[in-house]
Amino acid sequence: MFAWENSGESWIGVVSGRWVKLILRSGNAVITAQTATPQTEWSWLTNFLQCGLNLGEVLATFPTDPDMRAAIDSCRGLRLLRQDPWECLAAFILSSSKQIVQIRQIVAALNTRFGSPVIVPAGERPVFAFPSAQRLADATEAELRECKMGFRAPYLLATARQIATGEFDLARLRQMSATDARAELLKLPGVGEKIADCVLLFAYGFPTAFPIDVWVAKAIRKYYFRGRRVRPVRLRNYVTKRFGPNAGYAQQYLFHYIRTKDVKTLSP
DNA sequence: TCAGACCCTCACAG
DNA sequence: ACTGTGAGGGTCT
Repeated sequence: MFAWENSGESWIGVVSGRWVKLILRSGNAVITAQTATPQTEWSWLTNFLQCGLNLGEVLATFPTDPDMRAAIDSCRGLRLLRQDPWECLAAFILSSSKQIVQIRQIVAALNTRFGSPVIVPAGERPVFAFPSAQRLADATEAELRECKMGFRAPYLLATARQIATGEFDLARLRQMSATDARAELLKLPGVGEKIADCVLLFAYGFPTAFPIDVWVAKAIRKYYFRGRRVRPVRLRNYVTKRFGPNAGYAQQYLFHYIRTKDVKTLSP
């Protein structure tokens, strides 16, 4: 996710319209949550964090080659969040051909300009929830471009309008198969295979969805094709066969590993 | 199947 | 410090 702010051992973000600070304690063994208002139930947060997931069972389904093993060992505890579909979709439409720092800036600009303020505890910085599809649908392309999103503005606007009018129903995707939901997402302007797979995996929790971006492609080529060049179709066929029922999880481990941990890649 | 275009920003040379 | 340059969690035509 792109809108969370980190300071020391804590992260501040918005989940289901609520300000929340997540704090690491006891040597990362425990996460505690602080909210701005008293909560009578926490399912909105435990669902977001996927607390009920047995990570060990997921990891057990991964292939056992040395590189996958190294990725698992160096990313202990890494798990997927369950994001809001609209926010996830919009953020990834904005992600195309952008560096992560820039995506964060765009999302922050959108939140500040179009988002609704969220109640925060005294002394905390003001925070805004990600703007609804309706709110963005009412904006102009020029206004969106002022949030530094460039050529992505017409895509985001057109998609926001389809969702705001009900022409496209994000909720309906929940009852569909991964294949059908993917085909639906691909109809949206600015949504190709990579972004569709991101939304399937990060928002709807389809565990086989496998986003292939430049980094994952690089990882697959390096670890499974000896660095050779591989055509996109072949890459796609390979990963769907190799990584099993939780391929999306495996993707996250490989992604995080090659971006932050794989010394052989990072150092020249 | 494949370039090129698309906006803009930031890291990194020089 | 300062400017020039290139490429970046892709998609569309």
